[in-house]
Amino acid sequence: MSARKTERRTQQSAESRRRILEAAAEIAAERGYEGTSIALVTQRSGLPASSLYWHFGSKDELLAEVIEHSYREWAAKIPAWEPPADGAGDRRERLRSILRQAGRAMVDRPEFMRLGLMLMLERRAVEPAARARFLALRQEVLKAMGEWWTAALPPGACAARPALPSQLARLTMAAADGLYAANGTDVDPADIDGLHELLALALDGAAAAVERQESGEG
Amino acid sequence: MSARKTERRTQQSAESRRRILEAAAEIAAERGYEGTSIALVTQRSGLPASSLYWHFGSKDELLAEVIEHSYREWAAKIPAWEPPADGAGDRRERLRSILRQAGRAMVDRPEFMRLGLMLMLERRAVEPAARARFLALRQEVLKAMGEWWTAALPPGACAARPALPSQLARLTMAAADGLYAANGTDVDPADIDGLHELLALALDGAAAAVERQESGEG
DNA sequence: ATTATCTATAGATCTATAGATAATGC
DNA sequence: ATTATCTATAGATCTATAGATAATGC
Repeated sequence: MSARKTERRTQQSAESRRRILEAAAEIAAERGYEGTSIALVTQRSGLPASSLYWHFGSKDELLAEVIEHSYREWAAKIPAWEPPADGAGDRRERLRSILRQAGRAMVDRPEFMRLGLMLMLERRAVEPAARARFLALRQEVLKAMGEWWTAALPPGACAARPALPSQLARLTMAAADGLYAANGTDVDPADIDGLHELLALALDGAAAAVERQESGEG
Repeated sequence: MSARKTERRTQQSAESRRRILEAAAEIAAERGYEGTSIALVTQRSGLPASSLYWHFGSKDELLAEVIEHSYREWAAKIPAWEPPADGAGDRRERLRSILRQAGRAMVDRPEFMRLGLMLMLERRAVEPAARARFLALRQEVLKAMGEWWTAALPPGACAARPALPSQLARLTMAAADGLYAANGTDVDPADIDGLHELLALALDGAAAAVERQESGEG
């Protein structure tokens, strides 16, 4: 009984924390870092400002947690950028397949991306914690994508041009970011899948062209 | 003498306007829409808030003018997305050449892009004028890029797949946006040129792959 | 009379905290 | 004693404007 009550209170506290995070995430995606006022978060979460400060200490730390929490939720449900098992079918077909999957994950439009990209574009003299957190997470993703490209490319191409996997990873991510930003403004959401298909074709074409260059020269 | 004084006063006024625009552009690129406070603009421009309101009427209108003015300055000095003259060399070589140029223009990092992309990512219930202005300018650019792709692709490919030029334009722009955002954070500015080269290779590869598909099916 | 700037401030909103209160642990 | 919430507010900062002043036009 005491244990159950403790549990209930712990749950209650965790639930409050979650509600604040969720409200803040929504508002930040709509209005950006500075536009996310404490007053708006208290209104949408139903909890007073003092609870917010009790749980998170500051607005900056709250938004850093928004990024982290939203990223972890998203990362848990997408296919990892794991190097494909050797010999499991045609390389180019596997490449397009995983790029298509990655594209689909982007179409989920995780809300941390919206705030994260806005912060990434900023150039403040003192960097908000939320921005640093977002950039650190991107580094993780870029690293995984780079390793994936290293495994996906034929060994010759990488030996001749060691920077290639990292370049392809950065280009993949840049295009995905750009499509995310354009989704719903320049670009009809219904067209996003097709554009990711085209992106897969493009990256595959770039990899093939570099391979041809290298084998031609080597 | 009277004419000269008038001219001087007119110049003085235009100069004040320009100083406010420039200060606001700098601050907006650093801190975003909401982070651009009137107080910061008056400090950096040296002109009082009332001058700012006299010239621009509101903060929103000021930032819309920042976008417009900065875009016009940038657009004036980059190569236009004009359809290439027929028969002027190898199609793929021309394609890479113009993409390289476009990439170089992006490397100039026009500051309106920074604020514009931040605003594009926002999802406010009431859209700021600055955002609408930015999206309208992008439409112009996208249209020009689409026409350019229509001219650059062989007629057969477009006939078989009419959406292709527009898709390639959107993908080109998305990748350029993503590289702009990554420049200086994930991506060393020294590497940006190489990534634009790789992007040109990729887009060319995608166009070629679609051509092969269409001619194979048609 | 018109244009552009100045000083000063209204009134709203911002982040953050103080201190009381309630629920549970020991 | 600890954890989490409540109400209330301090003090800074925000956008915008009122009304005086200066420079020039007519």
